Amino acid sequence: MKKITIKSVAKKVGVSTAAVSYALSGKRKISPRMSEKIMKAVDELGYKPNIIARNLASRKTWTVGLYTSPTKNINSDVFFNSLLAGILDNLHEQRYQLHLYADYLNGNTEIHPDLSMTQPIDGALIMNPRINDVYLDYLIKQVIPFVVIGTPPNPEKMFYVDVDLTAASYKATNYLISKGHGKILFINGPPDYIQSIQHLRGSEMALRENGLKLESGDMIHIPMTEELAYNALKSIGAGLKNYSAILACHDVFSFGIMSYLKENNIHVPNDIAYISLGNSRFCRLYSPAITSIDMAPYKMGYQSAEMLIDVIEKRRIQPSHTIIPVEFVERESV
Amino acid sequence: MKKITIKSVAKKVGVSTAAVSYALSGKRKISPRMSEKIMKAVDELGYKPNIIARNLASRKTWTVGLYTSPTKNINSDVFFNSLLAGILDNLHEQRYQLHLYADYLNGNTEIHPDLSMTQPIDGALIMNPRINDVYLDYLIKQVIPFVVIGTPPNPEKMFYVDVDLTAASYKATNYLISKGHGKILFINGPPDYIQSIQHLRGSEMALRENGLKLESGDMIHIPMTEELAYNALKSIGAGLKNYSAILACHDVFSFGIMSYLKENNIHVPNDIAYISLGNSRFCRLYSPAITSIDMAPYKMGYQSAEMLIDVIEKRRIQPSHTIIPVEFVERESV
DNA sequence: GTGAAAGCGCTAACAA
DNA sequence: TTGTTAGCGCTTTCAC
Repeated sequence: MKKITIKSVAKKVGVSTAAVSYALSGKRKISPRMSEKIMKAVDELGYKPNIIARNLASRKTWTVGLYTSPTKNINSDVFFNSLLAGILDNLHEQRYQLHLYADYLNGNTEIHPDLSMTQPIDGALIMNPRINDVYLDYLIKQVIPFVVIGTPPNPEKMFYVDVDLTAASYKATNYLISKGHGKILFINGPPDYIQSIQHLRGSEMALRENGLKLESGDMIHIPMTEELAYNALKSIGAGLKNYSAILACHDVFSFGIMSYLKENNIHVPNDIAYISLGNSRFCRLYSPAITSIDMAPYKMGYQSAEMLIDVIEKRRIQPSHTIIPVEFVERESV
Repeated sequence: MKKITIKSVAKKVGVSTAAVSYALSGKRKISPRMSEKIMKAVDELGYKPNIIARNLASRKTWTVGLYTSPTKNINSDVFFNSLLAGILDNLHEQRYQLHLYADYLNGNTEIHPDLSMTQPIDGALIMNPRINDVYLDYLIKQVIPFVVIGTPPNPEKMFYVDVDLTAASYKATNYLISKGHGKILFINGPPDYIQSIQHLRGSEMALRENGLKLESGDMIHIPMTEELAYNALKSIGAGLKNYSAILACHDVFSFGIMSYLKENNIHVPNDIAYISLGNSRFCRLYSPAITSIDMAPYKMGYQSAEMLIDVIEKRRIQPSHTIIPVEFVERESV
């Protein structure tokens, strides 16, 4: 059984391969009569174009790469789901496809896939601002258009979309202050993360505007895991009594914090107030009174994909960015 | 600036393109002296092979496609995360890459991507047994190797990996019975899902062995969403008093159920026992006494990828499957 | 151990 | 409006 190529179709109809190609792509006017004959042959033979060959000849893959964090991390990160859903939805609308690249952990060191050996793509979406550097160099050198999800190290030079993290922590802090909380415990990410800095900035601003200030020990910087959030509270121990509210700067901390509070019978909001940046809805199983700020992961995904396709198709060079506003979620019904 | 191809390298060194190709792939013995010279030139020129051209010539893409459910569904499904992590980890070990295809919702109808127009792959992983049919036909016709994640409609003809769903509901039911629960409310998926049938079978078996039987109304079949689980309980209302335990056959139901219980101040395990198939750890924020069965999503992903690569590389024809045993999770620390 | 060259299957520039 | 054909960049057979 011979393979059915564009040639088979051309021969069967008695036209050139070009005619078939054009009939299929519509990139050139074809007489209706011929077009019809070609389509019929395509159907009868069950011809399917070879996408690789098409990619090679046209230098276009209709595929976008998503570079994400180590698999260990996406494992328990619901944020990732929504982000991915947003990306997929937009790409689908624009008739692009998605190729997924993840980093891997070898012991404690991250292994980044060798981009030059991966499937060719028309553009890339980069998820983790901190690890960017590895990919960024490559993408820039290879002149592959890309959009960073989150704020990159040198924002002025790049396309990126981010949620307004500074505003998020500003709002959250203000919210707590307005409820009468003067002493807030901040659980923040590692100090070398750009987002952590943004959170710090937002919170400090709100405090300052209210004549308060961040004392040493009020803001804890820890890696982004539940366990460490749990441990952090544990090591604060009785010192927690000094605080009337907790602000979790990242969703992943929530489960750890909640678990600690529950274990120690510390009630929200009676004993302590709690607010999280990121929609930790499951926390409401502990207390319905929990407020959070929706960090709009779906929108981030959707808009970053949109920006990327725009960059690709319009061949944009001039960096730009989108900052997505954040919103309160007072309480969410099922 | 001219593009650097294999020809550039060959010309620079003064050898044939074949020599460069072989030096890079190692598929043929090359004298060390020449190999060295070639590598040096590759380095100096910064030559990166064009993967599309390579794919075309070798008819191999080192890429696997994952066909998943509509984006709406992955949006809130943590199961998906672990599954994906497992797949990615295995593929990485085997030096394969992942291409992601999702279905889309247009109103209420699912839209499946036209596979013949998507990126070419060496094999496929299919996630949702119910929607399989659409893909299955195509994959079979195109002779693309694939592995189904979950139990397909006609298991004897396919490669698949699944967790032991029957055993899961059997064990869970038995567990409840052993705790003295004679009247159990089962929240199961739609009746036309293969998994739902397996759950039914497992539960019935356990009941029968204990001289009990499933009365009409004891097992509720609903689509896989939180909302509907919530609504289901709501419409049962006071009738819930007739049951001393709830068994959720799928993780997604948990949040809905928990929310209902909390809102109505029904306590676990004092008022009612609860067990879920799928590790709904956040439920423990409502009650630490909640037991669940780990449905091993990571393993499923990992093993399905493993099987697929095996099928691809060994060109297996004879269908086979792997059933992953399930385990209890009595309580999970943070 | 090495080179020449014929593909891989399609696109698109050029010619008619 | 249609056909011819030279690429796209690499792999691999065949000949030396």
